[in-house]
Amino acid sequence: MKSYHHGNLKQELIDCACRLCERDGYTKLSIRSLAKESGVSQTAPYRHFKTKEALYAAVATDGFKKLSKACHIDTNKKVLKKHLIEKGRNYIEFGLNYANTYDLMFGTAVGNFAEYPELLESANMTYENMRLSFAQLADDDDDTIALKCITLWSMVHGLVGILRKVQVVGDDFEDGIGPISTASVIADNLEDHLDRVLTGLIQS
Amino acid sequence: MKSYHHGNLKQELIDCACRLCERDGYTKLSIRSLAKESGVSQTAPYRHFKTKEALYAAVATDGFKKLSKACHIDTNKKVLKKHLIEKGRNYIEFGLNYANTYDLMFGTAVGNFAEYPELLESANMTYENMRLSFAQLADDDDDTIALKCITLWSMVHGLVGILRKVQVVGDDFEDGIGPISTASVIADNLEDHLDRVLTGLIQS
DNA sequence: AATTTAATGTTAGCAGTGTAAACATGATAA
DNA sequence: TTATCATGTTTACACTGCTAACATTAAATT
Repeated sequence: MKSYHHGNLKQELIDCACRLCERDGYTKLSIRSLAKESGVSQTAPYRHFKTKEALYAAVATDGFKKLSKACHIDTNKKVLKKHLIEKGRNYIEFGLNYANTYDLMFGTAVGNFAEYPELLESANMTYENMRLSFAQLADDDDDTIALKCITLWSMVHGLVGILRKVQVVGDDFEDGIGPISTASVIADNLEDHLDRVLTGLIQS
Repeated sequence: MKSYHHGNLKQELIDCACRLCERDGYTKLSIRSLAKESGVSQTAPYRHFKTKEALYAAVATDGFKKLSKACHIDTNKKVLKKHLIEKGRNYIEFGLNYANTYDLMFGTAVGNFAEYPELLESANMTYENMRLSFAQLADDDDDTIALKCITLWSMVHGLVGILRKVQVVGDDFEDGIGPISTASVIADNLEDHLDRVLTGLIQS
């Protein structure tokens, strides 16, 4: 016999949404299907998420927490360039392995992070850890540190985006020349690649 | 008196879609509203676009053509590093000025470019011009050239994405420290920034 | 403990969506 | 002239986000 109140609906909706978003992409997700999946009425989710965007925000928040964890650098210990490279690789792997969630986090599905404090905070965690890491590596002023953060972040973010597109764009290349082979090439050379970009940044 | 046949519906739908996509974002675009805008029945667009994705593909194709033009380097003349930097800046400006269209071009709204030959071709134009430019700059093997293309492309693509997000993420920063000021900082230093990243690539 | 209140659930319904099927019109080719 | 085919319309279906009004039960207050 099931009770009128679910008891743990909000979390179950989030978990379910995260799973379905990652499996099918967030555009395929509907509040109604989510409700059905949880054995609850169509409109029950609205007691926990004011709009669909709020649900997206919850999924994105979960994603940023995972990303933060995957990229976390212990700034209590001595920070080295190789740490940034290693975490950069982790970032890229996250972006490729959780591609659909990543779209939700960095796309426009959630318009204004400030409307969702948890999301904003989880998103800032990644940045803040990066900032502290760079701050420990050299005695830079705030703007310089910020600049280095943006450079590294852009690099890994850009790679995630392009590595995904390149395979699509490259489907038409017949003879192995061009993007298709490039994806594996750059994956193999990722360490060197990040190193090269970072080297100009760090030793200064 | 209006005739039964529109005469130029397809192009008018594309133009209208491009305009509305850029104004409101592609998620706000509906085939029905597009039809109404063109003074034609709800389902008329389906004679020209089999699915909504096909319409998206047309808008994305238009976007890639504009992007290609904005980034075109004349490889008949001597290609210089400064040309790549200049075109890199053009790329970033396009990405920021046509942000919604850019989302359509590089997001997942169009799943498989290969299904839309024109889109695939227009997308490859940008890459191909970049490839030729790098090929002219140094005597590299194909994989190395491809690697350089991916690096540059990732850099500018990543910057477009992060510069847009950083403002959102940074809305919560109170004292001017952090992402908010960074966006303008990096915009001011864009030339230097691209130069630094590219320098390691080109002189080899 | 009784009662009020607030949180959480349901039902019914609106306006909007993508898209398919059947049909109408008119330009083009035979 | 006639047949064909591209292009348009009408109707309809299943689905969506979301709101309003109501039902149930847990929590807070008296």
